[in-house]
Amino acid sequence: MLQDTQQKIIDSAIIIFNDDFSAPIEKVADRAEVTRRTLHRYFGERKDLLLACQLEMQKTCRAGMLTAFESSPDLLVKLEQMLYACIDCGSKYSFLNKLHNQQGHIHDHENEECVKYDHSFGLITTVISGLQEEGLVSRQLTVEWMTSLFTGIIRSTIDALTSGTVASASIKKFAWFSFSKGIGA
Amino acid sequence: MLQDTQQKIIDSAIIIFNDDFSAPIEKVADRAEVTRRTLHRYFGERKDLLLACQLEMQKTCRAGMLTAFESSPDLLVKLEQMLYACIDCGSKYSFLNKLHNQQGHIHDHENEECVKYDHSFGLITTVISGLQEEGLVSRQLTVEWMTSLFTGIIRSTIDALTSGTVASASIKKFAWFSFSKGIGA
DNA sequence: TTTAAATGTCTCAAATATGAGAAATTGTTC
DNA sequence: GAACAATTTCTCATATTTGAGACATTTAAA
Repeated sequence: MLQDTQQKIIDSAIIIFNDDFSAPIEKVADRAEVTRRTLHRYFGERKDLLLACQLEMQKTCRAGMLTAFESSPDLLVKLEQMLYACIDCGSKYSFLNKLHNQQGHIHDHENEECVKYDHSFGLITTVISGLQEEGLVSRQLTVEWMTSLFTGIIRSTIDALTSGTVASASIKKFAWFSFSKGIGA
Repeated sequence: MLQDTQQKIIDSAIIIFNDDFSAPIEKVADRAEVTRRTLHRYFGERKDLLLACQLEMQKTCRAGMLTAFESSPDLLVKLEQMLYACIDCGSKYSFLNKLHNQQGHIHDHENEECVKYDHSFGLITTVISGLQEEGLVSRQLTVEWMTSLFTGIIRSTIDALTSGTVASASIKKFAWFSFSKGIGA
């Protein structure tokens, strides 16, 4: 088997549920090219699948983010690499974000998943704050807005990639151009 | 009645379905503060409600967009006003976009709704193309990317507004700052 | 206050989604 | 090709969602 079935199911689930949170399990099975029955052998119920998605997203995003964060002492380079890393995470980034900011999620500092999320995604805030203190990005904008913008640009990029309207070769550079200028760098 | 029940249901549906396309009708009814039974009196089945949402979004977005488009002969002012108009449309803008670009939508030039969509949203492309021809925005970026960016920034703005992380007084200005710089204006 | 329209309550039938057992089928490995 | 694991197929039972009838209750207007 080219790709592990379980992994394929998780990856499909992330894409499907990111697009449509209450979509029937069957859609996930279809995309993973397995029967609903097979899916259920790996994941007892919906909650279990969702949890597996959460772990997968957490793992991938965290790894990419940390590598990028440590890639350079230069804050601006860090940020650029983090942007690219998040684009590479694709819907894993989008969905993890959604789970922690929408869908009626109540952020809970006792919840281990929330803590892990904060730890990974807090790096973006850290870097942006640092840049602002050094006067390397606009002082008019708030850190919160720049963080929102970061997420928005990632989503634009992922959408553009999936719809195929923008060539994938140039898209990362476009994203960085727009983001860096957009925060006044 | 302060607000027409039917309208309240439609507005709720736009918010709920934008967030979770396959959410049960009951969620919409809850948000609109009516019973599921009442909702069903206005909208026979799910499809009918969705259609009503579509019409409402089309109407609101189109009106805002056209007013903005005609607000000034200056292309850059047009674009700025269009950005503000779309922010004002809120989830109506987001959801209409989603419907025509995701959820397995097949764009069909025979379909009247698609034609109306293209006509309204094509204005953005028109203005951006114009600006690029006049050298007022970057020539490195493609029009497709700048359009994606436009949508991404609107979504960031709406998210930031609903989550309340960024003050609503300054947010439109932030959005315009980031978008205009982001396209190299 | 009476009347009419809108909404809620209770109920039910049909449709769809979910989860799992049992046996048949496919695919891999030795 | 026998033996084993993974997957499919077929089948059910259960849960949830959907849509609507019948009647009570509320609300707005005359």
